[in-house]
Amino acid sequence: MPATLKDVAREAGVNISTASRALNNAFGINVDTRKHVIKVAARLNYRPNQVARGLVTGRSNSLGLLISDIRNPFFAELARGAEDAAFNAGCDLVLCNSDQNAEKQMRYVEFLLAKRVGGIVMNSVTPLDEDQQDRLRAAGVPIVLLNVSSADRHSPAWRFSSVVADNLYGGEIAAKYLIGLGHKNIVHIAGPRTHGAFSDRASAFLKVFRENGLPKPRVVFGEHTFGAAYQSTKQLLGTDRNITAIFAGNDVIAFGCMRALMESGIRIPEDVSILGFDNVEMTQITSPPLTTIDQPKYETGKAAVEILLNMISKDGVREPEHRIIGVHLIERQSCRKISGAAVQDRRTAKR
Amino acid sequence: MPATLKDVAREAGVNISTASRALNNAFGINVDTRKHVIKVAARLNYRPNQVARGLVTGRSNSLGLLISDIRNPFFAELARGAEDAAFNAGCDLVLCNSDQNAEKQMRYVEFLLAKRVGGIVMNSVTPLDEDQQDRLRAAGVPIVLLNVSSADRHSPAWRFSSVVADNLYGGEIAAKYLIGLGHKNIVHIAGPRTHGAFSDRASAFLKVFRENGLPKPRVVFGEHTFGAAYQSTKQLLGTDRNITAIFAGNDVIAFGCMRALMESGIRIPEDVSILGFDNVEMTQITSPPLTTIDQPKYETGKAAVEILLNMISKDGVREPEHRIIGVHLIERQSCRKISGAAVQDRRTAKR
DNA sequence: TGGTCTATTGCAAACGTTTTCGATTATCTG
DNA sequence: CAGATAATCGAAAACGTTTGCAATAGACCA
Repeated sequence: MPATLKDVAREAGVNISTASRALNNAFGINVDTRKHVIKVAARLNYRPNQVARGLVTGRSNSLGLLISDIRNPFFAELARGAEDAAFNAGCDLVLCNSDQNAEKQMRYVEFLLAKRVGGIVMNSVTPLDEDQQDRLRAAGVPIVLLNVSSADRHSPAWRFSSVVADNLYGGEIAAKYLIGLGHKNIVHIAGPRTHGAFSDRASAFLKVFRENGLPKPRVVFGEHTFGAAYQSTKQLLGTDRNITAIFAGNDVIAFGCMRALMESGIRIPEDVSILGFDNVEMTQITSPPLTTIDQPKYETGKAAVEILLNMISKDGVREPEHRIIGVHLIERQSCRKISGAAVQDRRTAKR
Repeated sequence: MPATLKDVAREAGVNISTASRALNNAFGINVDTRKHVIKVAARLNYRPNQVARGLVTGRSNSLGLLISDIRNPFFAELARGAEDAAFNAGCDLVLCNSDQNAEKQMRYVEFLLAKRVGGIVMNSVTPLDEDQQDRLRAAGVPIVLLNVSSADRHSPAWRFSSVVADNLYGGEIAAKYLIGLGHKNIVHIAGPRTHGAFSDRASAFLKVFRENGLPKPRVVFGEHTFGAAYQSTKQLLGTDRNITAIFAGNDVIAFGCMRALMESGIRIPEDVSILGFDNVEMTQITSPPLTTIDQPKYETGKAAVEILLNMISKDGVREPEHRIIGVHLIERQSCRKISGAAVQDRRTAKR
């Protein structure tokens, strides 16, 4: 139905190839004929068929964004950064939600490959087994990974690019902050153990305690969802009401904790302090506003497609590129300094 | 680099067309040759080039999702519903953020048309002038609109399909609920005046007051963002500290109001009640949890692409289809019943 | 045995571009 | 004015599929 290049050429009285050249402002074409062709194209409301163009050029100028769930506000912000960067480069982003389900994730990858996307930025690759990862590498399409652990990143077998927040440093900040506040009975409610970002945060967090000869905090792994965090916290409260601070693996987890705490009549931060991670927009409107560790999400998404575009322009054969995004503490009102013994007394006395 | 159909055919010792037929399990092909071709294809790790296929079939089996901002949790949930439905139908979704900017929106549309998407679900079309809307209609690609006003939907010139929440009923519920609680000094902090969903909510809201002979609440229009709502509320507080209830155009606006209220030392719901709209997930974790009007977002996105797919299969020439999604009040803890005079006194006495 | 029918396969055109290569013309140089 | 050079354009192949049509071959029937 839409006008084709052939139509334009016929209408302009030139050959199809000159029409093509005129519209792609190539060299070696008369300025008058170009103007004429352009005018005719505008009149016919012609727009080049990207599908046909993609077939001959081999470039589909579209990228894939494969994350676990766009409803997670972290990914929403990241996606926005990615989409903006893609659009600026004249590419489009196809959105895929994998739920971190290995089979679904692989089906999406196949899907994207069949569509001949120029590259993929993926949430993570850890649900995939070795065989699947090999197939991914063999696909020959540039891939940028998010949320990989620092261990994976430094492994020699690792051949993917990546962009991650400095989760190790983040975990360290968290520990030092909570320790500095005088907390002794701390628990870390983390995300999935297999998830690079969460495992990095957890290990760096624990490392600080170990290195300072402090008792190791309890760590509970689980899904990084509101509901799962809520359940974990409820359960925790049933076995131990002495905890004085919670380091949540991310803000959504922190929200789940807060909800459970509120329902149990436990005050924040008077009774227990909560520290989040990510600095999602909603952290400002909870009450109390959540103290958290900021991770530039928009920039992460942006950086990911920039690396992708870079790899594409360099035509694949390249060393993987790793970018680390800085994090920093944002103090709000969900953590309080405790005068150790005093608080401990109040709470133990209560039982 | 990837294996092509020609490779498969050569390797299997058959013609390219039989290879095609074998893999598309068409009729009229020997069962043995089919099995053989399939085996060879698997061995070569062949996956059909969707770009080439799209060129000849004219179908690109991809859809466009053009919204204002994926960071808005409302759209994030909607996008998930849309993406799930698209994926189930073997389509992919390309994500576009327009910021409700007319020029950007139009550029995205051109972009999607050039890519020969099968259809587009768009946030809204109101930023576009008549001329642009005509071009959209003329493009001949199925379009489903979100957030259209009921006025537009019933206009005979309107030729787009749509799926919207029952915003008129929602506005009505809101008014009746707040009135029933005994509130007299109510303000409605709405989204943009030109936005169908917000204008419907506002007009239905006001209509209830008018029909019951009650004084007309103040309405302030603005951006439907956290920051804008925060500013509006701050400003409002400067001129009128007697307000007793706020009906927010949506939850994000409600969050902005809450933040401004909190900062001014005003308690919710003791001093002022807040009623939201949308029932975003975060409404559960604010304190107090937000009373709001639930709008099924996931279902909205799902319904939108279902209509789209339906239109595509019916090959365009169809009456536009409109679907209205039901809404209902969810009572939480951000609204309180007031005994009119008493509260009024306390507050005026304060000044 | 010859003819018709059916099942299976091959041939080639088509989809709408880009791009290489050669052809044509115009311009310039001596 | 002849030849060379440059500028401009056209012809055609190519990208990887699908698909209408023709061709082949065997099967069946008379």
